[in-house]
Amino acid sequence: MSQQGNKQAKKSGGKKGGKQRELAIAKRSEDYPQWYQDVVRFGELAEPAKVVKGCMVIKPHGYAVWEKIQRDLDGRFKDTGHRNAYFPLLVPMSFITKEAEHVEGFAPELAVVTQAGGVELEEPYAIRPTSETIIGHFFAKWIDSHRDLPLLINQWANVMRWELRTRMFLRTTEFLWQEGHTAHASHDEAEAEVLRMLNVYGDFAEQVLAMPVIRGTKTATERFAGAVDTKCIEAFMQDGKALQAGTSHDLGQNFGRAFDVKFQAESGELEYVWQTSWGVSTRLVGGVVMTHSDDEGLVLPPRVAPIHAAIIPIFRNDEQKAEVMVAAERIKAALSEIDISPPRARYRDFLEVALDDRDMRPGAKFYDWERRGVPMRIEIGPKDLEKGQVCLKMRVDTEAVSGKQFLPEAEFLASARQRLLDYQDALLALARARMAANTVTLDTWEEFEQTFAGDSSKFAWCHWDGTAETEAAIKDKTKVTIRCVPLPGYGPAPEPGVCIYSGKPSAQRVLMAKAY
RNA sequence: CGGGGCGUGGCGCAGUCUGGUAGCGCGCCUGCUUUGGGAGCAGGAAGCCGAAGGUUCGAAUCCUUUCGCCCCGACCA
Repeated sequence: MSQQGNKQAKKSGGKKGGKQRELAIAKRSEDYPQWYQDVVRFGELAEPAKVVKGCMVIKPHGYAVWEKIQRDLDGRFKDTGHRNAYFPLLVPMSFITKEAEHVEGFAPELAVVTQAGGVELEEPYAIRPTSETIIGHFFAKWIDSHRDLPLLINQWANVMRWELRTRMFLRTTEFLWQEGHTAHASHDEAEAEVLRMLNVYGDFAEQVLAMPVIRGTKTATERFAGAVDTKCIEAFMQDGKALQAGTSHDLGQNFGRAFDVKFQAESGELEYVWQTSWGVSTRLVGGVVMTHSDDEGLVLPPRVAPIHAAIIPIFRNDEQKAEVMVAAERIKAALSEIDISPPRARYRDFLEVALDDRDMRPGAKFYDWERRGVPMRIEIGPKDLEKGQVCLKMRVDTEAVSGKQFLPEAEFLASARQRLLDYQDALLALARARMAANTVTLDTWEEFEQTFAGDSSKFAWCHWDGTAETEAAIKDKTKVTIRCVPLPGYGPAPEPGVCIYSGKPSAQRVLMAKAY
């Protein structure tokens, strides 16, 4: 939609009689890209840096979400035996060029440092777009024997890719991520690692982000530059598009050969190691936004919400205020004791509670906390004090729980933990339902063109003849790409058929959708 | 990087065509009154009009260049 269109959507889009136009978030149904930006902005997650092209500032509320993602994932990596390390931001250009496909893939988006300290560098440095090469260099030094394997390393870092088009969280020039790099003695072991970490990502996405994902294998065209195989998790966004939310690569011996990473096997033979790499990025924050949020703004699952509950005191005079604040403080203290740590987590997660004593009208505060995605709102006023109750409102209505609920204080406190956990589950269920409702099985090209007409997109299971030509032709005509060939259990069971485009034989259906 | 749109107090915009030295709403600060879904009144602060050149007595406005953001496309987490 044009800028003009955006403005008009905003002008007519004010809710509640349109009297608060400036504060309104564009509607998903009217202008999805504008809606996404509004949610990110009003949710105080991030803003464009502007002074640095294509970069964003992740604001405290957004960074807190990333910290929660990091904390949980980091624990999962430790559970799988990986150890954190840190490699240089700058990578000698000669490293990047060592692996043929890798250079080809990344050359167009490299930022390069050519001078420092006022003098031209003898060899320019690339700002890492990813670290396979420099880590390959060090693996070669660290690995001598099969006894050094497997080597399981993870790095939390920033990377830079000179993107032509950026969108906050989904694609920025600089982004934060985690990159795992492992070396193994056999291809079987490396393949198992690729799958193991893919499942770590998939479980994390569903359990923590409440974001359902399809696990699958990338086609050759979509594969990571330098990998022999790429597995991925693909998430469903509310506009029907797919978001590649995480990837896990089988690097074969490509980087082993390029960087001479050899080990002496039990047999005594010198062999190249088998490597993997896998990563997820701050893009996940964008995925969470587009999975759960609504026209009122951001929606955050409790497991990644920086604040779980906002308490809004309500009163008419100072005497009432004093009494209400006592109760509010008491409830805040009690809630703050509640431990919502996931089972077997390596961290403790206690309820974060905000007591909102700002001098604003309650209604304004309601909107404010809704825009920030806070799962639970508690109102406490004189009427509640009289009855010994609290008023509870969950950010998103579900089948089980909707609207305001009035609960005896003790009962609320006793059930608050479970309510949050149920809410987490409910968000996942809602997201699953949305994905299911927008997932179709298509058999004819006519249906296909209809499904993907204009800007529209769904998750479509279609037969594909397995050729890159067909893949390219489909993309060319409809902008639809093959997101993945599903792993067992994540798509229709393989059954032979005919390609939706070419009519040639196909072994199984693949996931097709437009993508971010 | 191509096509289109847009840069004016924090946000949303008017003013630009037809040059005369900047305005509105919201927000912000102070005070009083308010407070169960976006409060009211009064007073106040805040903008070298994205930037740099140029034309002119005079530029937000005209011309050139440049930077950035948004949308669409090609490339990609």
